[in-house]
Amino acid sequence: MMVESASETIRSAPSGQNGVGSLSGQADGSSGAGTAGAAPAAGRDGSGREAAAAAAGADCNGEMTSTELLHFQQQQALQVARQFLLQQASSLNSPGNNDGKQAASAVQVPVSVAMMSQQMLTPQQMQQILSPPQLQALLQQQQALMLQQLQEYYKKQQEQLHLQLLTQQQAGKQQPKEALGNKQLAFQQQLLQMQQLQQQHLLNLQRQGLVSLQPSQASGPLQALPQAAVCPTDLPQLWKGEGAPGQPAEDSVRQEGLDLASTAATATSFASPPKVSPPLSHHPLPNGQPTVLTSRRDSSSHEETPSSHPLYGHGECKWPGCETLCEDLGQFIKHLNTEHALDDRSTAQCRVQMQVVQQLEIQLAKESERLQAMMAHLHMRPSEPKPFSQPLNPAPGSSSFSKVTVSADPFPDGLVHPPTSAAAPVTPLRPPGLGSASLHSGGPARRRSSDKFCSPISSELAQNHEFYKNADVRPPFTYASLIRQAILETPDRQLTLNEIYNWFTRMFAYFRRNTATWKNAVRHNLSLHKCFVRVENVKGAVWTVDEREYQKRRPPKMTGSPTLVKNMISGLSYGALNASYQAALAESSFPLLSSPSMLNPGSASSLLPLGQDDMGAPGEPLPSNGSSSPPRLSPPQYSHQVQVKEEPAEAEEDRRPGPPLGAPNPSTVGPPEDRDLEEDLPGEDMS
DNA sequence: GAGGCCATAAACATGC
DNA sequence: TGCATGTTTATGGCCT
Repeated sequence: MMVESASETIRSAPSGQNGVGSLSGQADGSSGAGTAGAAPAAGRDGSGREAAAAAAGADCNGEMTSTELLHFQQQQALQVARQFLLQQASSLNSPGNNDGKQAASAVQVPVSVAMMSQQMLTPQQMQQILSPPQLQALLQQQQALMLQQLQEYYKKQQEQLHLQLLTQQQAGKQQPKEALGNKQLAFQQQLLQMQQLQQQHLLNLQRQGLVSLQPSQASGPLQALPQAAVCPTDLPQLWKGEGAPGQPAEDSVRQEGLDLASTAATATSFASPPKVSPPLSHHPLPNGQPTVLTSRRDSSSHEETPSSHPLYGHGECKWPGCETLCEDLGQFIKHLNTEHALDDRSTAQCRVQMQVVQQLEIQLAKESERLQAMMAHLHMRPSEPKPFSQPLNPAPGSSSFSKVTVSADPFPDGLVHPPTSAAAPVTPLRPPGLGSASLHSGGPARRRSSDKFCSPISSELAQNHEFYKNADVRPPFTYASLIRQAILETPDRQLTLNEIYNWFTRMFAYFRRNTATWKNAVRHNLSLHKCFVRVENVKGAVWTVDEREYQKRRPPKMTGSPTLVKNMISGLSYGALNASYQAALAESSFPLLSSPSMLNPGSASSLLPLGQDDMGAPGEPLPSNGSSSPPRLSPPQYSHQVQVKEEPAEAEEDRRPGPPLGAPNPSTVGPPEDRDLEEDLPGEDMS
């Protein structure tokens, strides 16, 4: 048989080597599709046979790459597994065997013997032949041996690398440090790749049904692991023990590898709870957290930070779904070690968290891409230094926004660092000035300041419509502003309560939950504010906006004081308004602020319409947003909003402009966009 | 500290 | 009766 020759090569090569490779059973589905004699395609990039052969040869001179090694290991493992199963199959044919005996022999099968045999079975055949306990035992055996061998390989690689480093250093440091760092990075990447492949192989076993684990659970987070785990800032820590030969770095590396392996190992044992494989016993971490992310952190510092822990905050355990109260860090550590030790449950939770992180990363990538497109469309320079994220940390003086800006670090645990380059700003996840307090916050999230002075609701909605629509974040506007916006977006400036509800839920993902709360608030606002007028209409009671009252309820307080101006700027920035918008505002609004007609409360009130058709809207005479500089709309439009209570005005519809120019999403942003751009700033925000 | 604005909660009334 | 709608009151937080 063709495979035999290759198998011979494979068999003979590794056994005498450093013990690497033999039991990492590659049971990939693709390879499983082949017959017993077909060499499995080990790994992703290359023929398993060739890789194994190459690895076998390369390993002799210490030049084997991690990928090759993995291929080789997988090849070996599959051989062993097949051979073992062949033996099992033959023993099954003998009449005296029973299951218990098979299981016992499965556990007892010597790897060395198995390695010397030919592989003849596919994983499917294995599954058919063996009972679950046998498979479990086989897997555990494979994993245990694999872990040991991997550990040795890590050690060897580490020693080699250190030797190289020392050699290079002694050579007069001819190579710049960057080169060393690159080597380290490369090696780290190799290790991670190995871990990934290792996980992949284990998961492939799972995927084939050898053990019970959802493929979706298995594949997603683990594939993302290296990306998530490789934090450039963390890499040096892995190697900072360079002077002390290998110990910290090696430990770190080994821990990582073992962590991953142990994670997979325990994950594979979900179906039955056998004891974990021996290598896990010397897991140095206090809490046994299975993630690479945390384990590296822990291993680098080796002790919990005396004052904080990423899983500890506000006196409670931040482990997902735990929230156990801990008085101090010590108690928390105890709790962590007892309740969240390395076990199946913690591993599963960790996997879920991995998946969460991965989803967030995917979402971040998408949103970043969208932002780039938006910025490109708006002729903004993508490379300019994050116009949104910076304002998230307002100046200490901007007290008005200190509450809502909150932390600018969306990843307080520091475990996952999304790209923060200009190509991928983090702001799309929290655009319109939504601090973390606003995110998923059930409590009050007062956005009065931004609503009042800064952000024109319509323009911001236009800019961030998609975000609000999809992200479960509280819009930075008051209920009154939102209700008004909803009403003004309609052709006839009137909405039923239910339609207002629908607008809220349609426009904001946030309002798709806690409906009782916000609906009550909507009704409360409708009733409370005189600016909302209930009108009995043909289709029942509808609500309209009395712009005059709406403007009246905001007494002009803008005195042009530096504080207010500063707040306004902060709010605009904070409101995720882009640089161009801020610039436009600086051009348009500041002159207004300095304008006596705007700064004087009395004169400001004079701008308000008096309820007559010929009266302009409050902000109408004023240029609002310099950037958009919308075409001036005729004043009667505003007065009509008040009159609409009596007659819904067909003429209004006729005059209604088309899709707003500045609205990225004309389908959802209503026609009054342009007008609101005018009226919001001078009226709502600056009155 | 007072007053205003706002969010939230709740009680109550009314109509379908 | 249950629900939707509408009104009113109370409370607390935040800001000026």
